[in-house]
Amino acid sequence: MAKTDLTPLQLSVMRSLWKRKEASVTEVHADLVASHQLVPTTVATLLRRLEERGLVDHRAEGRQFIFRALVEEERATRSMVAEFSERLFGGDVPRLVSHLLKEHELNPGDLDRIRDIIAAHESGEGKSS
Amino acid sequence: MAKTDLTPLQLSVMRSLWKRKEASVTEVHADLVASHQLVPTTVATLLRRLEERGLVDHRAEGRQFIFRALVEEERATRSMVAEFSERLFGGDVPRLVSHLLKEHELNPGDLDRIRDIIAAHESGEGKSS
DNA sequence: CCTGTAATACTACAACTGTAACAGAAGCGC
DNA sequence: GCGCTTCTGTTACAGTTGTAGTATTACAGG
Repeated sequence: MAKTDLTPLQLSVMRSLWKRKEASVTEVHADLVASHQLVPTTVATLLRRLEERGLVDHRAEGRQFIFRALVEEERATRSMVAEFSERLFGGDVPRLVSHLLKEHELNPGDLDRIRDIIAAHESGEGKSS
Repeated sequence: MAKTDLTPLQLSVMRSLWKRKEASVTEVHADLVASHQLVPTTVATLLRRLEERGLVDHRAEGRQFIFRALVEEERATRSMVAEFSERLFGGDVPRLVSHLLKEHELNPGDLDRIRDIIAAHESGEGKSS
């Protein structure tokens, strides 16, 4: 399992690949140009480096390379969140949640939403013991 | 306000400063040696670079430099969490919370804890409308 | 005073990242 | 068939980070 530690730019590239199932350099470039000002060769380099790291894969189709993500978005997100919560909160997820609730703006609707999620979580899980 | 974007190692250094209110290179080194295998000059370099970035400050005391964090831990944590939630969830904190609840192991006690926090949060705030 | 020791300052270097120029190959239009 | 355009492959370079060696300074003890 390759290290899923993505910089913002790398994440943007991956997002492009996740959105389209497969994409050529040109397509990824098209997606990135909106947010970042990059020439296509730069995007090609980024993709190649991600491939070196085993996060991406490509096949040739005519003269083009069609890239594809090798990690699912879910998995990558999970891994990054885990890494982050480990780094900042020693893996103490409730403490992170608590921090989020206390320190970051949430409107009442958000709280309701979260409470619902908790309820769903409780009923569906953790009744083994 | 200096960019509070800390790598794990940098964070360790800052943690040392936060724990002790002030610290010499030697003291920070003592704290880091447990987790990271570093010689004192390395620690000095790290501190100097953090100072360049405006996150740290020092004064001379005899021949020693006494370092001090210029950002509070709270603030730094907040800022890093915000940055992270922005990057991964477009700043949608409830979505991040939801992700945490769904994807990361929480035992029932944790859920209770979180529910209490929500309750406390609701009663103390957001009753304007 | 002189020297050792301890502390900082300066310099270095490899890895990774953002960013891109240049070179070569391969279709497309004529 | 030949050149233009479009892709990719290769190479480069500056900035940041992890990591540390070397030079220098300054106090402590004799």
